Amino acid sequence: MSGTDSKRERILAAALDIFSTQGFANATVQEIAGRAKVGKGTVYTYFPAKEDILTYLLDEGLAHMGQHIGNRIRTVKGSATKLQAILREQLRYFHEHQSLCRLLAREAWGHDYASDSLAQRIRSSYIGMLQEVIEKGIKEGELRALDSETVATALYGMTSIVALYAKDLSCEKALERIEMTLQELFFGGITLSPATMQEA
Amino acid sequence: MSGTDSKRERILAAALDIFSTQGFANATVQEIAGRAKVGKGTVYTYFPAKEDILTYLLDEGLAHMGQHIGNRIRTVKGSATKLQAILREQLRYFHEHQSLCRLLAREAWGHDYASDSLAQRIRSSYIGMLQEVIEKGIKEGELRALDSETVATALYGMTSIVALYAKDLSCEKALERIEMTLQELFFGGITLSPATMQEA
Amino acid sequence: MSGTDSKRERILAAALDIFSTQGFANATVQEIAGRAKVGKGTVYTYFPAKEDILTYLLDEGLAHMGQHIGNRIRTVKGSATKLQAILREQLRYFHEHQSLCRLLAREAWGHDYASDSLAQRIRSSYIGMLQEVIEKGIKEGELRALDSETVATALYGMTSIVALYAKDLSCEKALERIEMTLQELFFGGITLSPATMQEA
Amino acid sequence: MSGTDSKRERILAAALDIFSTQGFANATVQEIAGRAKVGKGTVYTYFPAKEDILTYLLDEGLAHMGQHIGNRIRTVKGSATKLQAILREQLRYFHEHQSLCRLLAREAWGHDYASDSLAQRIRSSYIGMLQEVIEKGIKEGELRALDSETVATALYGMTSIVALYAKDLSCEKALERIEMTLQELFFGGITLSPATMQEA
DNA sequence: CATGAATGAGGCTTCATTCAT
DNA sequence: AATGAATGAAGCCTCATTCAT
Repeated sequence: MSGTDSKRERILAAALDIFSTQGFANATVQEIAGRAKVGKGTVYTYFPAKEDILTYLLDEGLAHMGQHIGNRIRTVKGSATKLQAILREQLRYFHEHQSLCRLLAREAWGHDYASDSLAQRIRSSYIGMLQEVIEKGIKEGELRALDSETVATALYGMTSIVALYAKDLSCEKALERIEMTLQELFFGGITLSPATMQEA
Repeated sequence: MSGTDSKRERILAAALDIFSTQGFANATVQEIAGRAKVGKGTVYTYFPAKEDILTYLLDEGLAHMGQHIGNRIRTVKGSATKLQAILREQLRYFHEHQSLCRLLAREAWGHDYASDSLAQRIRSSYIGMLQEVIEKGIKEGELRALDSETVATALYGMTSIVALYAKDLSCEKALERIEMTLQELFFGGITLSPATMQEA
Repeated sequence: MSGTDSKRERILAAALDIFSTQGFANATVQEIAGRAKVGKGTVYTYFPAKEDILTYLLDEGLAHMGQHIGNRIRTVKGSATKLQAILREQLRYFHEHQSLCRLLAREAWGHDYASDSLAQRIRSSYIGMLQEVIEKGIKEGELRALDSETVATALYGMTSIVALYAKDLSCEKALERIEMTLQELFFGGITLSPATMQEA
Repeated sequence: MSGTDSKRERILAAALDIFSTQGFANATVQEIAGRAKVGKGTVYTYFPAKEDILTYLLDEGLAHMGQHIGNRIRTVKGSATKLQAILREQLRYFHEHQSLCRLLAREAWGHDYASDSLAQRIRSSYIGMLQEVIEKGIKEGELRALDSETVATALYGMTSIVALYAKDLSCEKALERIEMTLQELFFGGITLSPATMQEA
């Protein structure tokens, strides 16, 4: 689990670190190479251009996130329960991968003219999945008949922004509390429903 | 509000346009000056540096948004109703000021090393306000006792991301439908509560 | 005649010097700027790219040479006499513009893939002119009926290579002697004529 | 002439191809190795540096050309006839070795500061030979008493430039016609000598 | 005030060369 | 002997900023 620490991996890790903190445009290849402990030229042995590192990180990150969360919820039955699991896993994932989360937030909106492609891809590849779960839940009568696309986007926005802002409260306790709050909010709403309220 | 519509305003408008579409780092002062129909040197008559235009836009934008929404909800009574108004106004504001919204999303996360300041400022100046309203609502028994900071952040995240992703669905109809969905979700939750639920 | 020593002219002069001695590829923009006494960036105010300086020099040089020689021979009557004048002027021109001559010799053969364009242009714009004069001379019975294109090219090759190799013998005397030799050779041939001469 | 056709020869052939079409400076060792079907490192087993390949090619080429032409004219008697043979063989050689011809044209004029050496070497090793033949011819009364150095250089310039420009007319027919033209021109001159002249 | 020509620091990228295998 | 991964020096070009007009 540590032998694959090849140069390529080191470059990617370094780039992720730097891109996510300083932004793609402010990062220099020199710095990436330095942190990865390789020569500047070596970066170009593995990636044709600086931009390609970013593209790779975003693609890979998105795919990894999708797979990771997908795996975690595969066995969960019931749409509501599944959504619950998704919210939890997504929040955790973003929390554990702050860098990716920051990268997605920062660079999603077109770093190269006409490349809203990333936003598009997030929508299609990830939000699309959420939407399906929600629609299934609605059809099966487990969830309210709200516009699924909007709800899915809202869920994504909620968790990502909260995860980003929660970076200060990085102790585990806080995360659990935050998750509970979001679950309550997302499933039950903020209103104090006169009678009862639904469970987590 | 009188005659200062000239150069300074034009520069700011041009910069907002360009920063929000291409990102701060990819924008050139040349291009800003060009779109503002002023000479490149003139930009420096009004702003000490390129970065200061961004700073000003973010500060101003944040303040304007706060004031705008503040004005709209001042007369609204009741915490829940107030929150409802906030959600509506926020969504509309972001929708009408896509550029600012994109700018906040893009540049919030530290465009210069020490400046998580922006995220901080958003939190303190805007999310703080939301938080207060929510806490008041909880105290007054109108809202559920959830962690107010998390809820406020979630509300902010929800609306901003939805507004950003909704740029395609830019017809008014869509916006109303989206707002309704978010209201339902935020106040009532996604779960199909057996009992009741409130309308927008 | 000295006031037009603008930055642009200085850059061109510097580039011509350097390109012709070191070759285009070995020249650095830094060095050009240095010799032109301008900042490195200034070069790019006047030319979009290093390559464009070369292109401009070659185009301009070719045009200038054509005009210069054209002017000198305009009033000369008779094809043979005209050719004589051309040979003289061309040799002198190359001798006085060694740099351009070297540039033409060095960079004519495709410095950018597929751009035999320069060789083509030399052929069409300059050698073409020679060819016409020769053909006219043949038609009028002043010159022998040889293949005009080959003769024109040979004339061009003769003068340019001799001018290049003659750079050591740069005293005026030598040049006159060289010219005379070429005139004799080109018009009369190397064979000791009246009496005998051999067949091909 | 036996088994050494392998790597070293392949590298030289590849380099000649590439240098002559793209120029020395634009060629990469990578590309040379690729075309020679050897590893990049292997090139350095045979040559200390990229530049040395060029040097070798030029030296070798010059020597080979000298020998080749030398062989062909060894048995020819009479200075004029010998010169005739030289012109023919030189033209043919350049035509068949376009690559070398281009290389000589491109890189002769100082690819490295102190190396007018190549031009010098061409002059001494090759043009020198022509000069001797011419001088002998003059002494023996077969040729006109023109400046032999200039004539030799002119002959060299004539044939090389014509050969280069003739690359389009690469059919054998054309070559013969070109050769004949040059022979007529060089030996008889362009002037229509009132008395006699030879036919095509 | 307004302007844009001038500048040079700084970034991305290429590529000759080395060296461990 | 043969290889190609690794490297960093070096070059082209961009662009924020200045300043003389």
